Amino acid sequence: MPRPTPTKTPDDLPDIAAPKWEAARPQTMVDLAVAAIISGATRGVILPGDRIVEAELAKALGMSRVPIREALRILESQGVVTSAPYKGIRLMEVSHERLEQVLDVRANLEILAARRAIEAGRNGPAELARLRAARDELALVAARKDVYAFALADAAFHRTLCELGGNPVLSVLWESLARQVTVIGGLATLGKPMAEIVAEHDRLIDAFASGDVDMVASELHDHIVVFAHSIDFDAIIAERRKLRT
Amino acid sequence: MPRPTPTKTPDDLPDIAAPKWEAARPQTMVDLAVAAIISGATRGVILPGDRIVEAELAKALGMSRVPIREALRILESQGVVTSAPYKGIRLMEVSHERLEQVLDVRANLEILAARRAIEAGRNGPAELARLRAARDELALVAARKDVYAFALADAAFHRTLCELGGNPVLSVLWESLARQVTVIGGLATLGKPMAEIVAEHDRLIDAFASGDVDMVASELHDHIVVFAHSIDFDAIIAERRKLRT
DNA sequence: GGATGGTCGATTGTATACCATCCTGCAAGC
DNA sequence: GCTTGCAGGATGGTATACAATCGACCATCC
Repeated sequence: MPRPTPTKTPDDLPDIAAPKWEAARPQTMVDLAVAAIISGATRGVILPGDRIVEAELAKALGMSRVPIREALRILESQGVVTSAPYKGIRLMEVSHERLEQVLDVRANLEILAARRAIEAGRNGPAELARLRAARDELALVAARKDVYAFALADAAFHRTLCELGGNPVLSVLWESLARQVTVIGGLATLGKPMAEIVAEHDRLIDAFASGDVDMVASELHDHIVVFAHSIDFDAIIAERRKLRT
Repeated sequence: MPRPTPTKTPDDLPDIAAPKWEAARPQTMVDLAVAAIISGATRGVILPGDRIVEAELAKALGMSRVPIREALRILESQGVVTSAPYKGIRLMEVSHERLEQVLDVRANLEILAARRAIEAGRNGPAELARLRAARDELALVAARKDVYAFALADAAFHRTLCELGGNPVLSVLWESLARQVTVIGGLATLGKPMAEIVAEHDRLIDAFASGDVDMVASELHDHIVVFAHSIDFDAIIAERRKLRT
């Protein structure tokens, strides 16, 4: 066993508000497979509960079974797919209950992140600028009525909020939940106009800027819980099934 | 692509207080590898920052590289090991900061679980009995001064609390954090007598029984944050390094 | 001397072939 | 109708091979 390497990070707490270099991580087949599966799930190529066959996927993606298996393990430990030995792997089942569970935890993680950010004074101009930029992106795609991009932009906004919390552990967990929401919601036909959602983000930013944790919590809760109730699963599944042919 | 299977679970919300059958999941090599790595990490066979070489592990555990890699992917996505393509995989680095981040999130997850349990009225006699059983186990191993078993029993107690929340998504995330705590804390020489920690759990149970969410939150926070500060990393690492020879 | 560039072993990422085990669906038999 | 048994298919796993890459070492050159 080799000696441990210190791996000291000299730049441990730089200004979170302005990320800069970010070492380019080479794309491996595994990353590609993960992305492909997520993409397929959100676009309806595979529907919730569908079985995912390693060999098929390997052929479809032009790679061997090994990276596929690794990708599926990753997704399994993130709750995107479920598996039992010898019985195969299936895309996660979705249900209103499940969605509410995911969103309940997610909302609370975001509230915690916001609280820590405010406590640490990370709700100043620099941080607000990042949030506003995300909000503007949201408004932009809303104007274009691009539902898919809207979902991405929404995720980006909330991701930013989590990062401001300054707790990478929290961010990692959030990412896993966000992935599940993506799969569940996919290209969900939202229950209310996008403009209204943009407005909700505005209120959220205001609350965050004011440093009122309770108000942030309230806004977040409304924002997210309402989202949960605005989804009609049967319609979504039916639509995707048609899309797939 | 095959048709989706409903996979309806007829026993969807039985009494959480009394789990019974629990389909025996066959042990695969991957499960074994995961357990082995965790075990090795907590017992000091591998130290934080140590490189983990696939081939070595494969030989040591008597299996091929494939299941090893899958196990490592799982652990990576749970934050127990870190990896970069072609640069190998290392056991997570530990630091006080990291521990605090993990515990901050973990405490908040537990608080959320307790809140939901109380809201749902799942803090009655049946549920309290489960918690008290876990507490008694804790006292038992404390009397035997078995530090390792104590850590396990402590985890079991908090796991039970999470389960009472009735949100499996939350439980899964908690499990990932608990795993990290296990690796970080390992056989941590605790900063205070075990008897006192048992007493803290008693207070926690009382607060939970009373249904006072704020008090539960307060108890949990103290319990966990104090734990974080009672750890002397340098001592732990030094001790493990000696253990390894 | 220190920076630059190249070589080489070690390790990872991936492919391929193959096998044992287990699940699933279907048909025969009661 | 219900159970039993069987065949095909998928999964978990092994063994082996090879290309890509990293890291360390070494030679070179300014």
